[in-house]
Amino acid sequence: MYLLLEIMARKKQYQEDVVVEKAMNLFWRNGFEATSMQMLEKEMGINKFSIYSSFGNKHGLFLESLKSYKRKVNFIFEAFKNSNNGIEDIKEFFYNSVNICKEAGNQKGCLVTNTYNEFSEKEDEQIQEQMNLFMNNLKELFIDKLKSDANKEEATILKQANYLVLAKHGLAAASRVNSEKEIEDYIEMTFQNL
Amino acid sequence: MYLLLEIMARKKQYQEDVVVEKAMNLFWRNGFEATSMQMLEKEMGINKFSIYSSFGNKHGLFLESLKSYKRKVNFIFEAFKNSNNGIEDIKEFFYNSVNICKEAGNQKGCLVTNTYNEFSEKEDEQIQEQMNLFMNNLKELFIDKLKSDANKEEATILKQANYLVLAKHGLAAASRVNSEKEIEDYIEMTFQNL
DNA sequence: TAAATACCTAAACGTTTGTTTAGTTTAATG
DNA sequence: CATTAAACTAAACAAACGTTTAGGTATTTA
Repeated sequence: MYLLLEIMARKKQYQEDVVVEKAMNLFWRNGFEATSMQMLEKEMGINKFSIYSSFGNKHGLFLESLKSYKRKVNFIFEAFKNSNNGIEDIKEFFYNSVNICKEAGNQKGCLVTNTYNEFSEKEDEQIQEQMNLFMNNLKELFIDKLKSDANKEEATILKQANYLVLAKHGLAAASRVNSEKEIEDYIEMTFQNL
Repeated sequence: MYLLLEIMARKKQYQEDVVVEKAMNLFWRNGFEATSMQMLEKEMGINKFSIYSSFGNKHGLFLESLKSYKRKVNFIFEAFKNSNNGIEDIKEFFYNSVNICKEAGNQKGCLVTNTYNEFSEKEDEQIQEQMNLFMNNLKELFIDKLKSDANKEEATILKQANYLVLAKHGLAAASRVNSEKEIEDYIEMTFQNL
């Protein structure tokens, strides 16, 4: 009776983090609603039963996909934190973000921004929490960088940080429909205002 | 036999442009996919049969809703065209746009931008055509205004017009999740260097 | 008032949705 | 090698989707 937990009968034939990343790519391209379990089965290469036993339901799988996305883009944030060129780092961050948005020729935008838009009218606490976490974190990072200019007042810093978050938001949306040249012009002009 | 077309048996108990506006508001709030025929029936106050006989199908109703949206926001464009304060007019246009986006306390964004996002991955010629029409028209209007400054070079004008279209795009997305104060700061900063 | 026909109600259509369940296969343990 | 339990396959589930159809109602014209 008590030993049951220790008995391994058969190992999973897939790694959860591997199939989650595949699911994430599908959600990224199509959004939550427009991605069906049938599509997920095919893309992930495992059966519906396996999906449900590993992630509970579609919603749980989506939450795990968001985490997978964060892991995927984490290297940008690391590079961002480890550099010390002030505002220039933020611009670099913007360019890196756009490159991810246009990954592999697809115009998928940013999964977080897409999710923000798709869920903004719904009331989903778990998703909202993930979103707020992401956005607040981003804002804090911008504030830190802006503080490297000692001449700036606190109020100016907050205003500029907010400006940058919105610009990033808009950029992610624009990256789905605009050309590379248009995006580049947009970024350059955005930073002329700082 | 030949007179059948002239005989009016019973008049419609609804006006098409009236129920379309109601449908438009629902699409505006929820997007195309997330709005079901059941919801539309309830909101429009007419039966499914009536919807199908008037608009063909859900897609046809959505296209009519887009046109209804254009009629609704048209007064902003008229005010924009009839004023002669150059760049200041564009800023005014941005503020007016945001006010519509936040209509009645709801944070619905801009129907065109929302649609742009929802349909960007699909291949829907009719929708794409409507979108491009709207966006190109907007860009042309911006270009006209920017030309009122005779000192500006042609290349600068094009670059700035493009910048403004993307900013408008981002603003519409941001208006769904950001506060009025944040939006205002964002607009002011956007126009700082034009 | 009677005939004609467009409109409306309401039920049903076939798919597809997310989710569950029963039955089979696989592999680790005693 | 037999036992055991987890992981697999595949079929079925109810509910909701967009769409269609049949039958009753209402109103205009002659």
